[in-house]
Amino acid sequence: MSQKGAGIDLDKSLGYLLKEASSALRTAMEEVLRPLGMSVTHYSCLELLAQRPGLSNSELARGAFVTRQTMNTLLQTLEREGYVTRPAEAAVGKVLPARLTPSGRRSLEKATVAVRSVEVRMLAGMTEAEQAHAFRSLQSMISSLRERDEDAS
Amino acid sequence: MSQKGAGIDLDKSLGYLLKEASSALRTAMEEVLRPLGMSVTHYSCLELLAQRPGLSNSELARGAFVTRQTMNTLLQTLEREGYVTRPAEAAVGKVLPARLTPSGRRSLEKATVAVRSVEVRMLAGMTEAEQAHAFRSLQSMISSLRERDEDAS
DNA sequence: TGACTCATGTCAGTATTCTGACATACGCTT
DNA sequence: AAGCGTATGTCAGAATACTGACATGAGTCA
Repeated sequence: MSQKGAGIDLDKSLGYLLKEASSALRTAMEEVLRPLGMSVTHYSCLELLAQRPGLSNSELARGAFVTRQTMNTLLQTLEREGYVTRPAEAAVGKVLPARLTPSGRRSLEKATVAVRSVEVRMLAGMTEAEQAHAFRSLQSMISSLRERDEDAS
Repeated sequence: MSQKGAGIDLDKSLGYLLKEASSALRTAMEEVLRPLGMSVTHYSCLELLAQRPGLSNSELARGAFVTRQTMNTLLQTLEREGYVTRPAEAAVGKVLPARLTPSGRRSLEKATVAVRSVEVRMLAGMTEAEQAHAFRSLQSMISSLRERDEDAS
């Protein structure tokens, strides 16, 4: 197990563990969403729209951590299937605010319950204080990672 | 940038924050690896092999959180490019233990330095104790998420 | 021994996401 | 008014990862 010299010790790397946790969460979400015929990105888009009605394609993309092209493709599908509506043309600029249809809202309800159960399971065994601590740690990591990105651009 | 109206769980969801952190980490890694002509999966495979020489295709896949088919394709590329070697046939069973070539080891060195700098940046602003705490929290989440998966199978 | 289960390596096809490119629209500066 | 930089929506093609399927080898159990 222990290796000669250099390298990042994966067993002790917070970065690796972060990826592992994220992967486990995604897998668990996929499992509960599959019976509902919904993918994680699919769900993310709907949940975002439920909480922030009128979000544009680009804003949804940022919220779901995909490119705006990917989100656009997804939105077109969701629109065709009747879960989401967008005005035919922009009232101002090019921005097309998207909204859930009643059908979309209904479809989301079951998914939200399923996803919430996953999150509850994930946090089982952690106290409120531990959760709060983890929350702050993750926020710290995110802002530290982003600091330099913004300089670079 | 902050939300305008309706009550929002996303801003308080550890699951969402986990995804956000993981996404930020991946983006940061892609940025430093791109100049080296290396993708994150690419790097993960090499780093895994450096630390655990002789890992099989399937084991590498699990360690990099991709399917074994995906890892197989990657390994074939890395083999063709001379970074990795595998025996033509298995000594026992079907398992083909993979190893880094000197060229692969050399290529990995720069990448490791780059990735380490990202991890250091990510952890800047956190004390040792906080890092240890975060480590345990992530481990807890992972094991909680996996518990049920194993039952299901 | 033979049947069964499980894990592996790999080929093929599908799906998903990304990068590149373009036209447009807004805001700011000159 | 005109130019410039930035952001958006969208089309098209490329890259990447996935699911399905198959043959093979090891281990288990009767």
